[in-house]
Amino acid sequence: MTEQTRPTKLGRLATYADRTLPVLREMILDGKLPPGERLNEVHLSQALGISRGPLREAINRLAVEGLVEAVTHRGVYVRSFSARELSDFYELRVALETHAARLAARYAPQERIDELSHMLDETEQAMGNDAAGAYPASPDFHARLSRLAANPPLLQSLTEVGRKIQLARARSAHQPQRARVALDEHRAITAALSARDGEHAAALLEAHLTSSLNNALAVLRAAEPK
Amino acid sequence: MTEQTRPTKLGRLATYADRTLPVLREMILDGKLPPGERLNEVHLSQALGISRGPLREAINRLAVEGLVEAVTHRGVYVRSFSARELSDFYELRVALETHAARLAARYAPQERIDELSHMLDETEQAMGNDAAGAYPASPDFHARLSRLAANPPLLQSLTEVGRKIQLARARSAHQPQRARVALDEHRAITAALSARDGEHAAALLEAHLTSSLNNALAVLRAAEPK
DNA sequence: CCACTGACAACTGTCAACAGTTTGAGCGTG
DNA sequence: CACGCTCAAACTGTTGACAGTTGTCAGTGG
Repeated sequence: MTEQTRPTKLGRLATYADRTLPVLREMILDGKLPPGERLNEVHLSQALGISRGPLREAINRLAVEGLVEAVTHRGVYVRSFSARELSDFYELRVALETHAARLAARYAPQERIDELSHMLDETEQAMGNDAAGAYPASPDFHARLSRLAANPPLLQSLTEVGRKIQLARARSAHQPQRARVALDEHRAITAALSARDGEHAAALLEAHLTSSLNNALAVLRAAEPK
Repeated sequence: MTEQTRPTKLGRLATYADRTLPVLREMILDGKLPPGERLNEVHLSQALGISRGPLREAINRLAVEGLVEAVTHRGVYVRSFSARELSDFYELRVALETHAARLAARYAPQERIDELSHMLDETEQAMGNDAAGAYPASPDFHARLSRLAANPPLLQSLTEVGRKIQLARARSAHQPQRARVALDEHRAITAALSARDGEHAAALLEAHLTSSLNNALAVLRAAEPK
């Protein structure tokens, strides 16, 4: 029984600010608060049923995470990223994730890598029929891969840059025709890990992320020619 | 004329919270607020001459940055890192900084790399006499190197992990006898950049950071045998 | 002597009101 | 008609007070 809207009395563990942060983050990443949108403290606090204090704390944390931008005396806005910034984010992600792959190739227990393979098997089976279907499990693959590095700070940084990328890509839905290609690339990366060839895994991963970036950039430019 | 303590009236640009954040950060990194210390909101706000609201905002941002840990209804404490966490931080820094070096080798203009060399020349000249002196410009070298990647998000991540490392190393002063060795390693890295050999620069940098970590770990274990 | 209970003090989380700034509409003027 | 000025509404930054929780310590009973 997991309630989430306790009218007046505070729940036992988490504080209002703690609980509001993920709500706001999801509103932004879901597009309910699109890039450029202003976050009105009064309206939002009333909508969420809390006062401005805890709301401001949650918003502040979002600002540190880089999802919103606070301008003194003028309000906070959902960040809107340029193509250049999206590229920078991907480059940062390459730095982190390729290193995670190298670490995983060296230190991850074999059974964890096998789990990755099994997950890809299941995904392939699930999508097998409609070959041009989506690939919703792709972020999950990258998250599990990053976890194999067994380095919490590294994983944390990857999570944060991942959110910024998600926001930057906003409405550029992933093209379904890349699903099959992406799956194959994930397989190759996993195979390299299994062979304990970190450099090869890193190279494959970098190529994989680069084509993902190019895909996103193409969609972006198509949406906004200038 | 840069005033910093405006008694009552708010300065034009920055807000109290904005100005308090760097003050608190410096207090922590300077050791005035040592690891494990509790940050009492009432006392701190009185000492800083502001009310609890802005102070809480500044503290919240520090929590997101990972320098303090907030425990609900129990206060926030300056974080105290284990040797394992310090290693993780260094590994993360390796991921970021080696990639920055690779990017710099590919894209940085030659004159920027030359500036690095000149800086090393001046440092050597300044320390030349007392060969066992300190090497205070070392962080500056790493900062400039990271800036050559021309990737603001990457630089930002490096800055944040750098602060955590600084806090984790707390009282483990850098051993001066490593100054000469470190300077030589910096020279080698710069030379590799100049030769546009990104892989070599990355390898040298990783070795450099690894010995820095080992040095810090040795000092830590000497201070706290168990 | 130790474990337990209950009340008190200190502190954090939250709220509502106040103060200063920005923005934009309305109005007058060149 | 365009431009600048004035002023009020809206909103953010800040403050002080209130509410709920945690930790402590004296007092009691085993």
